[in-house]
Amino acid sequence: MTERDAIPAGGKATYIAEEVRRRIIEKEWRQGDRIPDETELATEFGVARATVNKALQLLAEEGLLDRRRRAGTRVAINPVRKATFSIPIVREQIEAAGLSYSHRLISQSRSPLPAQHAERLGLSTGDILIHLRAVHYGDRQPFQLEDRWINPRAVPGIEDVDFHHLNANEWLVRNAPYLRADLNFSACNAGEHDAPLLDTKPEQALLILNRTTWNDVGPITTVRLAFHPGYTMAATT
Amino acid sequence: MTERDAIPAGGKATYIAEEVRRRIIEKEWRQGDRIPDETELATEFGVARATVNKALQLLAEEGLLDRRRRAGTRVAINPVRKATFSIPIVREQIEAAGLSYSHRLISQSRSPLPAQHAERLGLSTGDILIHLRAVHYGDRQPFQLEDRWINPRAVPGIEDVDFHHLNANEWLVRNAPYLRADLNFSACNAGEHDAPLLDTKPEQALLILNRTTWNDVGPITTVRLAFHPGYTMAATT
DNA sequence: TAGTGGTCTAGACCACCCT
DNA sequence: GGGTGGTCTAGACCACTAT
Repeated sequence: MTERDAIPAGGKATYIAEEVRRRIIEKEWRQGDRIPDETELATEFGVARATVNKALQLLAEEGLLDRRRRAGTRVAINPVRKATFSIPIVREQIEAAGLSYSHRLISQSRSPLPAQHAERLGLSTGDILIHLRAVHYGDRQPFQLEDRWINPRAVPGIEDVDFHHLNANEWLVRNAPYLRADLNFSACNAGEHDAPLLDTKPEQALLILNRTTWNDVGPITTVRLAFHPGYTMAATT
Repeated sequence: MTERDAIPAGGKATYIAEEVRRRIIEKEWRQGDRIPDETELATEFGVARATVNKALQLLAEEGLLDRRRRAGTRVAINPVRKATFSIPIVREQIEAAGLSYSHRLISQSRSPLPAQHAERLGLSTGDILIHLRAVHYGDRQPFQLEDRWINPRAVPGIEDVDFHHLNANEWLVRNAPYLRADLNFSACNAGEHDAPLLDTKPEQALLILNRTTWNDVGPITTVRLAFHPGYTMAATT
């Protein structure tokens, strides 16, 4: 860490991570190369080994480095980079876009679980769950169509909630922290049933997000979110 | 860390993170509550403060905790949870599914950049880039349609590559590490032009992934991937 | 077996920002 | 001003695995 180096914005570990990243981008260290071990880098940068360790672990999580005990650290040959996106509360997402939020509950009932969901949830077909359908609006335009099943055994108190005025997404986020979640994206045509709810044509392509959460008791909820036509979901790296 | 506790799988920090997560899930600590500070938890668990710090930073990244100097650590009121997915090499993705990979280059040319991409890339309309279109197959079934623009100024050597037998995705992953990437998902109808390439109907809904990468020179590549009908992209949390 | 990363400790100092 | 988290250090021991 020589005098002329810029002051590290996020501390020395961040600075070292940036410097190592730069050496990889600029091909000073090439795909597959072994890089100096932690002790050597600690000496080079004039820091403790733990600091180098933190920096390199960060880059390994990003997928840029492969690290193995005894074998050392190498620049990844096929860097499998990762992207993350946050799962916002619908209302906050809509309001963040400067629109006024509203929602409409289409149905709320206790219903037997269809087979298509039972396996994924690890429950039995016909178990009684709470089934909700709702549309979320931004400035009165349909934004998202929600089709949700909630397992009351995993969420005590849910039976008494009326979702006409409170949105299920928000209630669950605040009251049912989860241990594990599954999430996937797909696309499907709106169809006769959903198209009118999103104010579009039946053949319109829609982005679909399916999400299921579990806590220590069992599955909490599974939800299918269909976004309005043209919606894009952004991720960061 | 009492004797009867299970041996922490990933070390003490992991154990502490799991225990804190459990206390939140089971409502011992509720949304908005202030939790004990690092020093107290270090005493309780019989570890150094740095170990507690590591555990709590992990949970803060997950979105379960809000941490602020002086104000302490609180259970997040609206836990904004994050999901991560990895961006695989198409060939590896197809082979991992047990299918045999092949691809077909539809076109490779040096072309003026259309306006729709210019702004996103920070280049000028009409700049000469390399334009590729290709289809990737698994067991001879169309898997993914790729429409890619590559900026040769950011990737020296690209001009000489013939992508008839080498796939661009793989070449770029190995030769053009990036500093920053943008990524988003959307859905669109296949259309007259793309439908035959994916062996489907023009109105079929397709999952679209758009991705753009940059290095220190400038934009490297922007690509639009259209997946075959029914494809789902899974993320983990 | 020996070299490498993984993790932890005890202590220190600092940055931030609530009160 | 003072309490909290953020980061670093020097050292230690351990886990894994290439050779």
